[in-house]
Amino acid sequence: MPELPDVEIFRRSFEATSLRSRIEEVKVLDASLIRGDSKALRQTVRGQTFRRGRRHGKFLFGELSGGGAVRFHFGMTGFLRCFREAKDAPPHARVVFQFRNRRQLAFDCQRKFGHIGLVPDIEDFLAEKKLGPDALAIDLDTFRQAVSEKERPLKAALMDQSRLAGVGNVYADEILFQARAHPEAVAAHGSASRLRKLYHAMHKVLEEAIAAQADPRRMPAQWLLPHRGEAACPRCKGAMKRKKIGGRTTWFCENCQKR
DNA sequence: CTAGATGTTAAGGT
DNA sequence: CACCTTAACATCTA
Repeated sequence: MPELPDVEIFRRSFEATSLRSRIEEVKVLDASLIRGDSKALRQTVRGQTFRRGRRHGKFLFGELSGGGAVRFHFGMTGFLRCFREAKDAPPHARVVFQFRNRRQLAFDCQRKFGHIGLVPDIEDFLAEKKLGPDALAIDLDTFRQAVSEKERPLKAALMDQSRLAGVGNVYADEILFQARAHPEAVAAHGSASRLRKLYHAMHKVLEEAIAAQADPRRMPAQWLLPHRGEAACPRCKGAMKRKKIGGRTTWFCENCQKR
């Protein structure tokens, strides 16, 4: 489920396994995942090292020793896996970085909605993509502006990557649940204090999710995430409601989440 | 067999 | 033109 917390976990494991060893080869097993020229990516990256990992919203960047970076987006099913023996390669590896120290880093993507590309400059890339501030870096005032500028359901506002980068469908539901806010409430009509509550819920959810390794089984039982798809509200035990909002399946509790 | 699944984006409609 | 909604993308599972 690659939303901000998942990608942050990928970043940390990338930094723990894939820095400072010369990249000997980039195996492109499925070129359709490469944005831009696949050959240019291989040739540019070969012989360099990754200097560090950086995340913005749902994007991960592997900064290259010679400048620029490799960008990763995980779509709905993408993840990274470090391995040594071929038998340990993940089942849908699409691109594999092979390092001098014999480690290999696979980009696995079952549904192929993810992609990888070369970016000469990260800031330019973010501007070009029109990505908003990262959800963990945004300040309260900017958040208020971002979320309440337009007349639209809170759920849609939280997921708008051009105003707030990193929150996706599942975490938007969790944030709204914990802020006890209705997903169809319109932020532009709400009070400043409700927006502050939403902002703090967002921070708490994202940070605690990262602390739980983005693994729902490690998250508190009173959260929505470990119970997504279940009939009963983890808080009041009432009936959970399922509805398409902003084109995405939304789970919420009408008793706990008021407009 | 059909519907739906964490994301993004192009296309169509208002 | 701005805005919103839907379909499409590729693949697997319930």
